[in-house]
Amino acid sequence: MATTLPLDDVTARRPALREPMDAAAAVALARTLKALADPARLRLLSLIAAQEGGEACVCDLTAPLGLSQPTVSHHLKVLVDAGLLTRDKRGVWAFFALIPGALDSLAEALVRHTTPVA
Amino acid sequence: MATTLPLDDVTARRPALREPMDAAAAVALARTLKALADPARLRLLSLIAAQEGGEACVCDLTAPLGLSQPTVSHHLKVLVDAGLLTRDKRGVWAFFALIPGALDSLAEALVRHTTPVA
DNA sequence: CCCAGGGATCGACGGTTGTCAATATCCGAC
DNA sequence: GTCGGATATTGACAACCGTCGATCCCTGGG
Repeated sequence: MATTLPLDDVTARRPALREPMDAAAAVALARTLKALADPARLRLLSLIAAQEGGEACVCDLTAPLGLSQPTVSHHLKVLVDAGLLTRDKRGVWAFFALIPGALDSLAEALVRHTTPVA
Repeated sequence: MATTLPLDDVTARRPALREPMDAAAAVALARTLKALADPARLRLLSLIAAQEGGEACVCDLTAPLGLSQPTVSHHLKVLVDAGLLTRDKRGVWAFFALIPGALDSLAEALVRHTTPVA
């Protein structure tokens, strides 16, 4: 519908068998991956996932990581802002839990954009 | 025989239903994710995967990204060092191709370590 | 109202990163 | 051997990031 003649299509010059990721999608994907690309944050996600009930408060996470409380709070904020964790404040404590399917859809998008066509 | 009684086991106090990611595994996973957490590198992987034959040389990748040749070369080196791309120099040209299964196993490891137990 | 304690924010510091221009290296053609 | 073109490397610079100590905020209990 959009393209009138295949001969004028620039994509016909080089064998781009599939549309590559556009800049906006790449920026969005990279932003989420940046939130994951840190040892402390990966361990935080793993620790929370290993907890019974799937949630944990900051006081439970500081000791296993060997990091200060402000640093742990910072990492948790990054993960929440990236859409990977929820933050639920109950009383004095703040409970963090994984957002179901967030990591799965991320992994799926990553593999989908980088699967060879041939 | 370190722990004599289960009652003395510190892991029995908190409900760690599964062993969380250890520090070494977190560092290794983060190193690979850091290589992916960049828009230019994501687009490079996508561009290479979209090429017929699954490989591309630097001269094919500079223009679509709008980056200088040294910068593209640098990003490709990062991806090769991370074990995501192969570099095959044929004559004057250097052809880069995805390592099959590298991204899949990465995605699998990511999801495996962060799947809630409950 | 005041206190105690869990958590968030601020300010600062060292280290890392993405980018480019300039240059070096390598290979095929002549 | 010399030249041209495709990549790689170097050096430099600005921006960003992880970490901490200090401090502030907020909630529940007395």
